[in-house]
Amino acid sequence: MSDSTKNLKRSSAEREGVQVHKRVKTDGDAKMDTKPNPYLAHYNDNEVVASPLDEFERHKTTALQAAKAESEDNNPWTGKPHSQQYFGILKTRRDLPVHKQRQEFLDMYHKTQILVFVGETGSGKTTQIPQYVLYDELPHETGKLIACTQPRRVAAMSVAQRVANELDVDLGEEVGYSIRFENRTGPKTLLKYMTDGQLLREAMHDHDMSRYGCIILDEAHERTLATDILMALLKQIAERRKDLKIIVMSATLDAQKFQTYFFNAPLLAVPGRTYPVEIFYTSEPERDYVEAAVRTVLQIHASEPEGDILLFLTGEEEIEDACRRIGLEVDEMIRESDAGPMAVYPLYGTLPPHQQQRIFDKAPAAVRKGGRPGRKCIVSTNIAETSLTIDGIVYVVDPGFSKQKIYNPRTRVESLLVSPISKASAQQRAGRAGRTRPGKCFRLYTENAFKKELIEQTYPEILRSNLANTVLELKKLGVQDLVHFDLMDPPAPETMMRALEELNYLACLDDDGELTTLGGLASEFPLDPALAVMLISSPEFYCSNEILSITSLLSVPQIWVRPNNARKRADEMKQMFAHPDGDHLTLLNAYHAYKAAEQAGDDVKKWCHEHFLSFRHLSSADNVRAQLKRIMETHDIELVSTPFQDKDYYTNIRRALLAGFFMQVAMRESSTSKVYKTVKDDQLVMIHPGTVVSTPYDWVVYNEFVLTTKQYVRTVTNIRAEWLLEIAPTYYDVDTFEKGEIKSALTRITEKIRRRQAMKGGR
DNA sequence: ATGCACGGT
Repeated sequence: MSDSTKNLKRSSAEREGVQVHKRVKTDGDAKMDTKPNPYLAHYNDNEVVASPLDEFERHKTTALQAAKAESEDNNPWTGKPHSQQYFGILKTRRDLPVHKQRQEFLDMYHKTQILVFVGETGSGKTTQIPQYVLYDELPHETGKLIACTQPRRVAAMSVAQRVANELDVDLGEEVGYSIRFENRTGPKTLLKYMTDGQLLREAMHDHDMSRYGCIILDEAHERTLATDILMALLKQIAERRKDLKIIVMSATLDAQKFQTYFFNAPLLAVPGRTYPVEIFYTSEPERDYVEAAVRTVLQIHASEPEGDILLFLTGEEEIEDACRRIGLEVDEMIRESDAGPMAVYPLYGTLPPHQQQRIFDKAPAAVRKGGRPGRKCIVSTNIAETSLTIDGIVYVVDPGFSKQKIYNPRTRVESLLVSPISKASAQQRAGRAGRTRPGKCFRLYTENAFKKELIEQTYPEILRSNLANTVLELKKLGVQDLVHFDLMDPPAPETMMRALEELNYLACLDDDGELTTLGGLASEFPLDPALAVMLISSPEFYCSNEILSITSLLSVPQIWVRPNNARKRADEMKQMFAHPDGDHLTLLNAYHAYKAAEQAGDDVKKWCHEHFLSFRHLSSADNVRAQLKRIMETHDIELVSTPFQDKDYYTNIRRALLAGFFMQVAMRESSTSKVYKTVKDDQLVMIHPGTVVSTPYDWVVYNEFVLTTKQYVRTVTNIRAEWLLEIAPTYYDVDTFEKGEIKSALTRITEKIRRRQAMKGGR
C-alpha cells in the first residue's frame, strides 16, 4: 500500500462515525466490536488497513479509479499482496471487448435502476460485469451482496472459480457460488454466482431479496422458467426497493423486448469476439435429414481443409446410428481414396461424464507420415448449442431440428416432439464454427425455409410446460394475483386454469385459490406438487421412510440399465428385484438391495454393474433422499415404517402412493384387454413394456405418461379402486364423472361398500 | 413388444 493513498479520505460510513472493518460480515447480522481491548491488540486481525477502496464513493466511482485500485501491489479486497499470476490475468482481462466500455457502463449504471446489457459470445460479460459492479457497489460497506444468476450449475461453478482467480481471492471467500447440494459462500462473500432456480428458492423466504444490492440475470435470452419468473418478480421488487439495482444480460439482438418489458430500461451493447462463419444452404429441401447429414459430413471430410466437424441431431438413438454410419463410410474412404482418419464421437446429456469428456480429445494424426491430416467429428444434441463449448470446431452441419418439450393442457401431458428450430437457434449453432478461426456452416434446408418458415425465437419454456409447480411457487412467493402477474410471455389461460385445478385437488390451494398449510409445506420441497403431497401424507400410512425412498428414486433418471447387447440379461436381473404388485415396489426393492450391498462393504460400483443398475443415478437418489429428509425433519414430518413382517407393509405403501397420485390412475378397458383408460381424461394407454407387472390388474396408479410410438404409462403399481374412494373422495365423487365404463365401475364399488357398511351396522 | 432434447429446486 503506497503512503500517498493512505487515509486520503475516509469512507462515507466512517465519516458518519461508524467503525467499519475492512472486511465486514455480509450476512446482515455482523456485530461491530464496541471497544478494542488494548491487551488483545496482537490478536486483532481486523486492524484497519487503508485500502484504495476507502476513497470510493458508492455509485460515483470511475473506471480509472477502479483500474488504479486493481493495479495496486496489495489486493484491495483482502489487503494481501497480489500473486504473480494476478497481473498476467489482469492483462488478458483488459484485452476483452467489454473492458473498453467500462466507463460507459458505469455512467449508465449510476443513472438507472434497471439496465439491459447485450454482449455477444466472447465479450467477457459474465466474468467482467459483476466485477465492475463490485468496484462500484462496495458490498463490504453496505453488507448487501451482488448476485449473478446462471441457468446451469456447471456455469455457476466454473465462472465463480474463474472470477475468484481474476480477483486473486479464494473461491468461497469474497467470491462464491450457490447451487443445489452445494453452497460455497461464507461470511466474507461479496459476489455470488448461483443458478436461477436457487435464487428463486431463496426468494420464497425473503420476498424482497433483501440480502442483495444488485442482481444480475445472465443468459436471460435462454428464457428458462426460473429466469422468466425472476424477471417478473424483480419488476415488482424494483418498485418496492429503490435501492436495488438490476442488470439483465442477454446474448441476442432481441434486446428491445427486454427494454420494453423493464420500463424502457437503457441498453448497453458490447461487440463479441468471434470469427466470420460462411453459411451454405441446400437448393432443395432434404427428405431424410439424417441421411443428408451423414452425406454432408463425408463431403466435408473429402474436400474441405483441416478442421473439426460438429453435427447437430435430435436424440441418442439417431446420434448413435449416425456415428456408426459415418464410421463405416470413413473406413471405406480411407481404403479407397486415401482419406485422412476421423474420430467420431457421440454427445448427449445421458452419456456418462467420462464418455462426454472424449469430445475434448485431440483430432487423430495422419495415418502415415505425409498422409492427409485427421479430424474429429462430434455428433451432438442441443447440449453443444449452449451448455458445452468445444474449441477447434470449423464446420457445423445443421439439419434444423431438435426435440422440444410441448404441453397439452387438455390432457395434462408433457411430451417431446422433433420440431424445426428457431432462427436464433440456427444462428447460435452456426456461431459454434467461428470460435477459433473463420468457419463454415452447412444448413440442410433452403434459404427460403430459413427466412420464411423458422420462427424468430424458440418459445419460452413457460409456454411449453405444466405449470402446477410454478403456480405453487408463485403462491409461496407471495404473488396474490396470478392473472395480473406481469410475465414477459403470459401462458395460455387454460394452462393456468389446469394448474390451479390440479393444486386445488391436491389440497395445496383452497377453493379461493389461497395457499393452504399443506400447500405451504409442499412448496418447501424441491419436488412436483403430487410427489410433495405424497411425501407429506406418508406418515398417515405408516411408511414415510419407504415413500421418501420412492420419491427420491422417482426424482432421478431411470436407475435401470439396459445395454443393447445385453438386454435379455438385464431384464432377467431386473426380475430379481421384481415385486408382483408393481414398479414402485420394484424400485424400492432395488434401492434396498443397493443399500444392503453398501452396508456389507461391497464394491458398490461393481455391484451395480453386475446387477444392471445405474450407480450414478442410485447415488444421486441417495443425495436427493438426504436433502428431502432434512426438509422433513425441519418441519417435523415423522419418519416411520410398518414392520417388514407385517402383512400390510406393501399395502400401506401402495395406498400412500395414491395420496399424491390419485389423479394418475387408469382402469383396464375390459377383462380381456391390455388397453387402459385414464381416469377423467379418458386417454387410451398401454402399460409401458419395461414394467415388471405381468398379471394385468384392473386398476393401476402410474408415475408418468409417455407419448412415443404409442401412448404409454410408465412405472405403474396395482391398486384397489376402494382405496380411491377412501383416500381421494372429492376427486372420486361419482357424480362428477362422465358416463362410461369408469363411472359404472366406481358406482358398483360405491354400492358394494355401502352394502358392506350396512351389514356391519345391522349386526 | 420398450425412444429422456436440455436444464433447475
